Amino acid sequence: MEKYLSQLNEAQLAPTIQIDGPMIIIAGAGSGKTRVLTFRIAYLMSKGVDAFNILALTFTNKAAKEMKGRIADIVGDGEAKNLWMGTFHSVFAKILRFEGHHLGFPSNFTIYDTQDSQKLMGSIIKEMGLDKDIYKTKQVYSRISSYKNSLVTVKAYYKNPELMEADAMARRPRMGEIYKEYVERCFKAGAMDFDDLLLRTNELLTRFPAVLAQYQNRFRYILVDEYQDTNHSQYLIVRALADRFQNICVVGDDAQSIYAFRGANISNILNFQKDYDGVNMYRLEQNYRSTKCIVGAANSVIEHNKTKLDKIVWTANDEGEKVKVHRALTDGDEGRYVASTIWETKMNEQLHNSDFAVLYRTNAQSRAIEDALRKRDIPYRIYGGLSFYQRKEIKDLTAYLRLILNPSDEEALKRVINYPARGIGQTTVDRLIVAANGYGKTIFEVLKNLDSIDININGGTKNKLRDFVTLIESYQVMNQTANAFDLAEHVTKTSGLIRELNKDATPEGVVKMDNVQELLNGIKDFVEGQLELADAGDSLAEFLEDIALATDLDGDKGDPDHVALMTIHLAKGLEFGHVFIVGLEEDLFPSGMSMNTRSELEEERRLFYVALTRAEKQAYLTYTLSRYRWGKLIDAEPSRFIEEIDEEFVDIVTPLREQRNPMLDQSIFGDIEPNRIRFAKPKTAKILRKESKKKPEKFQISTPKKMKPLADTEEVSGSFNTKLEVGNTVNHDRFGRGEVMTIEGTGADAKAEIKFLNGDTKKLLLRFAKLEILRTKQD
DNA sequence: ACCGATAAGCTTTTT
DNA sequence: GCTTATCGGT
Repeated sequence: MEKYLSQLNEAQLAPTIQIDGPMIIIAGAGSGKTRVLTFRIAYLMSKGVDAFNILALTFTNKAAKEMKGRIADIVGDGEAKNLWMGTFHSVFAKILRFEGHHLGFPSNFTIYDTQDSQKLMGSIIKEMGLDKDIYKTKQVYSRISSYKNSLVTVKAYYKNPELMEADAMARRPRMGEIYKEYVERCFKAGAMDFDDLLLRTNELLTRFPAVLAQYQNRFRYILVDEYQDTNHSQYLIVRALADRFQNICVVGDDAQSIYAFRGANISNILNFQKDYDGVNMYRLEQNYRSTKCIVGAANSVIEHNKTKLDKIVWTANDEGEKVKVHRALTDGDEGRYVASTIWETKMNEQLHNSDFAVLYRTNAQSRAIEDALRKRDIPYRIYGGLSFYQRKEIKDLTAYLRLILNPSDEEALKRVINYPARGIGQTTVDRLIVAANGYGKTIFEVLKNLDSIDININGGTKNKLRDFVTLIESYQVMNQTANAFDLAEHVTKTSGLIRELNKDATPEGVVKMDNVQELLNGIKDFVEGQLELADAGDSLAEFLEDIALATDLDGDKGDPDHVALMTIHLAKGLEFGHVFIVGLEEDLFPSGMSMNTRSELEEERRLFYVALTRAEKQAYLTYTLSRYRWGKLIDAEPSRFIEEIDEEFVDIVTPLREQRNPMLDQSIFGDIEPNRIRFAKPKTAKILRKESKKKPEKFQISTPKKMKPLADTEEVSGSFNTKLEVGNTVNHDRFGRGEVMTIEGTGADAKAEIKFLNGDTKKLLLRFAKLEILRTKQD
């Protein structure tokens, strides 16, 4: 242990070796907080603290896994195994499996993901006969989610006139009823949504003092990472558990709080010292990650925030290169700049793809970057977005598995009762729901008792429903003896899922099939991994829980040498040699939806701070003059954040005059000097309405030659498809191969009629369609 | 009940 | 631009 402690600096050592009592570590970006946390846990164990008595809460499962691995390296596998480490959601889901019966939940409760929750709310709104344009599912969902995160139960809601009035003002006076019905339906379905995992844990710990005492006694040492991102519900859980022994260590950085939008409360960290007696506060201010320029740039940005703790992050590292700012014409151009810069830097400095990351504000921005990297043959991976487990084909299969385990699971049942199609339509399902609600039973119970229940369903349909019940029950029998993999494979084959997917021979259909296969492989790996564990429980249940709480960051498959593409939120806690932060434009970053209040804007600024501090050696910022959004070309103005960086740390590179598009120069820069940039004052970008149709034409078709020196890739978008001729064989990402039948129109309006191999004939706008010419007539 | 065509929504971030 | 929901026809 001594050997490890000697690797720490003074500031890091002090919190590492404080064993008892409450403490807070304010850790600047890149200051080695993960190292302090891991060493501290190892140190506790070396001083005789039982691993069973330690609880460490992290932000992602990946972080937990990594930390556990590093601790195992120090104290040995056997010891580290007993540590309880994971995200709030996964740790308390496990506890609720044991203790949920106190609250009336079965141990095999389902975890509803956002999709499930929203579908359920949607159907409740419909059942209540409310106007779906006023009661928008997403808004209702986020409203209810925020109630839950602030511990406002249905009861508490009805006692809170302010909340009720706010909803009434928003023309949604029946929110309370929806909330009540939603909670009841989840309860009946034996399901908890993400927020319930925390809310119900709170309920458990408050209503059952014996249970609370048991876990207080067990978790004598509690560590919480990323404390600035905890919400009220999480805060209360931690406080309840730590109350007895007060051995609580929280780590965080107020400057990196970026989850207020989902209820994270920055005052949790700001007020920690008031919550416990005799708090020791430690500060880690030396940054080991980044160059002086990057640290300086980041510091100068965060200076603009009012709400923050005093902290001076500094570094002894080299000066490094200044932060480079690049202006691009469009999002496509921005992508090409990123790709060519990566290409050149990689060559000049002998770097790997994995030394680079591209960070953006919204997932939608990934496409342009992707296209450019693909053209350059640079391997990349997109993190986040629609995760594997949220894809339709995967959810279909897991819905069967969920239903086997928990037949009350309403969302799972609705998903598979007629998929693959077995002649049970919407009308039938609606009647089943009405009957279930009327009798106070679950839908599955209604299905099992069709004869003794008064329901308007004809005999033929009743038979189909009985067949469905028999099918599910046969799976349930199998589940008692077979392992999760054998069962899942059996389900795929016998439910008709395979047959359904086989029908679809399009490229996307094949991908779906591959995905299902990948899921089966995943289950197999999981089952085999569990064989090694002595205390392995119900493998199917555990697998389903894992995937419900999995994040896309977990499990990094494929070629590890790739450029990473992700949102800034996802990048928190990670580091890369060279980081591109793209789309630094007003209305995008800061987001147009978050610049109305000071606190929202400050959160955006912290987000920018997080992005900058991911870089070790070099940060690049890019913005465009116009960008496609919602299929329209929209004028953009540089983000205010660019000018907030102290000028001694930035290098604003602007393209030469000849390479710029004169039309755009006029509209945005007027007659200002070419090397001076006019920065945006807080105001939103204007949407080009009438011009939007014309601009892309002039912009992409008629000026590619002038732009050539700037766009140093082979293809300038737009010029590509003008080579298209009747008779060409082409490939389309979505429709597959096809033959060009006719071409009509010119320039931006050029269309081609293409007969695809799957029999479809489609007319596509060449301006947008991504067609790859496979063969020309002459060949 | 199923299929295709049309329309609406979308793009703020996630456990 | 894309993806999903809805509508209308069979």
